[in-house]
Amino acid sequence: MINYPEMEKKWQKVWEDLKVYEADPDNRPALLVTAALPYVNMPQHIGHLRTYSTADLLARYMRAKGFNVLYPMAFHKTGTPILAIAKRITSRDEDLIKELKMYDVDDESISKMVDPLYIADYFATVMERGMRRAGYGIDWRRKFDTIQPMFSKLVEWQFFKLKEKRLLSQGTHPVGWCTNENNAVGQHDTKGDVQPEIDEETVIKFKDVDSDIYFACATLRPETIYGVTNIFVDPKARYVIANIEGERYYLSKNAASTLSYQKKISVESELIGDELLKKRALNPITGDALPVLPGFFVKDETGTGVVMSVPAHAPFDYAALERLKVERYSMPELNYKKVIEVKPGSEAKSGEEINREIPALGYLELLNADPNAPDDVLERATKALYKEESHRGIMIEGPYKGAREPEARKKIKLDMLREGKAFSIYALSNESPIYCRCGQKVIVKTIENQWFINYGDEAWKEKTRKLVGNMKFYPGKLKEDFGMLVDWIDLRATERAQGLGTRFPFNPDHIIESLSDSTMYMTFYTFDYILFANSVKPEQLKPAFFDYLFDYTNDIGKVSGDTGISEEAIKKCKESIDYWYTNTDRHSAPDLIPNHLTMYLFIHTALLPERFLPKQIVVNGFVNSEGVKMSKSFGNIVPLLQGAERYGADPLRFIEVTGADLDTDTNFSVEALNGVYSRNEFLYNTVMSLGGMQSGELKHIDYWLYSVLNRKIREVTALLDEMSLRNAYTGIYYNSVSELQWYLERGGNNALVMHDFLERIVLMLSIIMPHFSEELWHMLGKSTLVVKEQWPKVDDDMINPVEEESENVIRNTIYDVRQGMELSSKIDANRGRKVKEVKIIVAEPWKAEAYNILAEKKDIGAVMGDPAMGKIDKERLSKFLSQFAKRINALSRLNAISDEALMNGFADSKEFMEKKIGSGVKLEKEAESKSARAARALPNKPSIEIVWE
RNA sequence: GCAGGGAUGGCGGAGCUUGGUCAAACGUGCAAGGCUUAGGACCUUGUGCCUUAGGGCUGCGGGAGUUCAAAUCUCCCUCCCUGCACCA
Repeated sequence: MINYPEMEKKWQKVWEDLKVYEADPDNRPALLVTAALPYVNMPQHIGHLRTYSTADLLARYMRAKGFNVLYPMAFHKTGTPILAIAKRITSRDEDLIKELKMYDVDDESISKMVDPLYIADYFATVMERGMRRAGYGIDWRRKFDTIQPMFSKLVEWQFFKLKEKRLLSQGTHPVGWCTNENNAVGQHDTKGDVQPEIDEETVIKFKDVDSDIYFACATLRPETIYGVTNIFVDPKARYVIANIEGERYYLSKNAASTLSYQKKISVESELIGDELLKKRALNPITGDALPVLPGFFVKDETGTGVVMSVPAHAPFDYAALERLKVERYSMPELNYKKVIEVKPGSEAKSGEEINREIPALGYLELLNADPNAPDDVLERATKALYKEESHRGIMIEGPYKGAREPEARKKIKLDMLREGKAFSIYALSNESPIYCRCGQKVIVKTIENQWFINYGDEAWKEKTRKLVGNMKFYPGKLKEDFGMLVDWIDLRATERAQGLGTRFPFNPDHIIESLSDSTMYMTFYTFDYILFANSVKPEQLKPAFFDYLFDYTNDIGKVSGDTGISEEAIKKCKESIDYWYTNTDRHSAPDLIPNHLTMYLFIHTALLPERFLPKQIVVNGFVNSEGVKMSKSFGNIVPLLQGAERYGADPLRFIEVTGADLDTDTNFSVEALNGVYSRNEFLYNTVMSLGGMQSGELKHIDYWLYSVLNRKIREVTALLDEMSLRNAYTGIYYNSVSELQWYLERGGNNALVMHDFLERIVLMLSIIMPHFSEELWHMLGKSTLVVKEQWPKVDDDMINPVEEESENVIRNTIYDVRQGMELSSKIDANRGRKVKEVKIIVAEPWKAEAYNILAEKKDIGAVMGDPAMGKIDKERLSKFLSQFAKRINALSRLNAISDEALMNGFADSKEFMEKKIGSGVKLEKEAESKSARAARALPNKPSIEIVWE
């Protein structure tokens, strides 16, 4: 049995001692392969192997194809997650400690993890060990991390340049906010890890008829302004008169306090909702004077506590008014005006007759409800109605009459904002309130003077779009995806108050946001080790240095003078980046597509010269475990280091990378591993057995194996060039094992042939199972390293379709005979009898010719009249051809085997066939056969006669 | 809500871009036999239904259509997954 850990460590030591993965510029074409650098807040598990293994495979493949390949690695320490770990350790979070122990982190190390930097270093070390254990061909001399002062200099340069190019902007920005901790609140800061969802709402100003104070009505549906009949307030709630940015408003006291995080608000006086009921308010669009009424559903915590009532379109509003009518509340006659019409044929799915004049009532009827229905039923009706109207609603009022509802909503809102009839606020749109981990309710705050990277810049988008057009993507459909993302991406906040990372140059209290700082770090690999080797200090990496690297200046003397770095070192850095960065390949999992990878493209087009722009992106799917997602909540996580010891790095890499197509999730399962173990065992034993075998003259089956091999190399190389890894390895691995087994079963025993075959297979296997392949390579008597070998070449002369086809004919014939024997043994007449012999009758040669003519011309008459068929009996020819008539269009040419060759093939394999069939075999030619079934012989499909005793 | 992707044999998953050679690659599971007595085994055969000779029928989420021909093209429906910004 193969001991993977032992074997793998043995070859890792050899590779390391010989520095086989250290790459420096030479005269070969260059390729820089990078995979998204890992974030160091937890060690990797076996699922993380996929991206790095895919990159490693491509690196090895391209190296074998003659490229000088560099595959470096670094560690991502920027951001808040590491701080979060430290915080949770400080508070002795049991779940976290349990998780860490699962990764074999000892108590002493855990106790030190109150220090974020310790955490970062610890996990970076563990991760490096994991990647070394996996056997990746990484040049570790170039390792760095993203909070290293040296690296920060590159990030700073990036931001100086972005500002220079006016791609940074400042503005306000809404965030979830905890008023207790005075902090922005993201998903991981909330109870239950709820993502705060922020919606923009419109506050429409309804002027009090008798004063200059406005009722501030918050709404998501400003387009219904044409159907407003009244204002609702909660008579028992506390309201205020407040000055919001220069104008006075009625709104709930609660709302005033919440909105003070978004607007400048000063409260002038307080009142009870009841006092508002006597007032009347002016609709800013229609000018109607509207009554203010008590609404049972109005909550002073929601929105502004003041609601505009649209009874035709809002079930709550409708219900509230109907209830007031029942109570005989004193109010004027109200006109329930419909302002949106839904295209017919959609709403009442049950076919019931519902009220279409008052949609709010209609939707209540749909739910068999009335105005006294409980709130949740009204809520359901509201949602259904809102959905229907957004989908199929057409405006029938106002200047946007005829427009689709969502469009009208947008335009009416913009109009009112522009005319000062409304303003916007932000609110959380989550179903239920969100709470910070500290217990405080989360609200929305707008941050002033927030810095953004302006990915919305049209000229920038255009450049990036062009880049996407020029790049290669695997899988190919990514090109379209990125095209769309380039259009979609807009302002992106780029600084934050907390976290590890590089200080934001234009606001040193803040840190550069952690996705923004890792958009061009791949350039750093090309020259960092030169800086390390020359003891360059971070403060020497002034902008001039990077200006020189990235072609903004070519005055090396001045750069050297400015920075104090020797001209020689600078020149070396420049040569290195010029060599490596002109041909790059980037790998990641799909989660980085809409963020990191998109930003990566943008920053490159903004700052780097044409020849340094990205060339290729490869994205691979995730890894499941036994069919379900790997996650700590499922308890199915296997840490990488444990996994490599238990399963072997090679088999793990193999099933993760080749087990599924690139863009789909792959599955980790013990069954799949077992399949690899047994096949590897077979290959291993087969190589072992070669020593005891002879090499004689080549037989039919030897030519067959050579043909299969060379065709395989050709096909598989094409598949790899397309990153079709699953299909490629079905050919290289699974099929090769079956072919070897077939070869042996057919009596193949030529050591030389098998050696040739295995040697090529091992070469092709070495890019995914390098350790195992290295082992086999040496067992095959090689003294070189397989990981430094070239990709096998195709010997076209050895590809012999006829040889392969004839093998297929033999295989199919055996199958047909067996099936025929089984079926005919059920005939009463054959009960209890044995098969005496099986006649195999090979078709006359003209049949293949006729068949191929038919396949080409698709016309029986044309074959009949073809001069090549001149000597054939017309009746036999027409009988033969007519059997293909019904599928004539589906016929395609076959590799005709001469009847001589076929007869020889059958003669060669007579013994084998007799063994497989379990009875004697007699070969006949159609023309010479006396069998009644002889005429049934088809090209490449002999007729069979089973002769019973 | 917006955007994107998906629905195929017991299971995972090909094939659908370029309709036919597809009862459906490859893997895995299951069953019988061999081997052998136990090693994650290995080998053979079978694994939609029917079938007295290599054949037929039904089938690729549901429904309709285009076509000589559809898992593959068009339309509608149902269900599922992923992302949506300060979060790496």
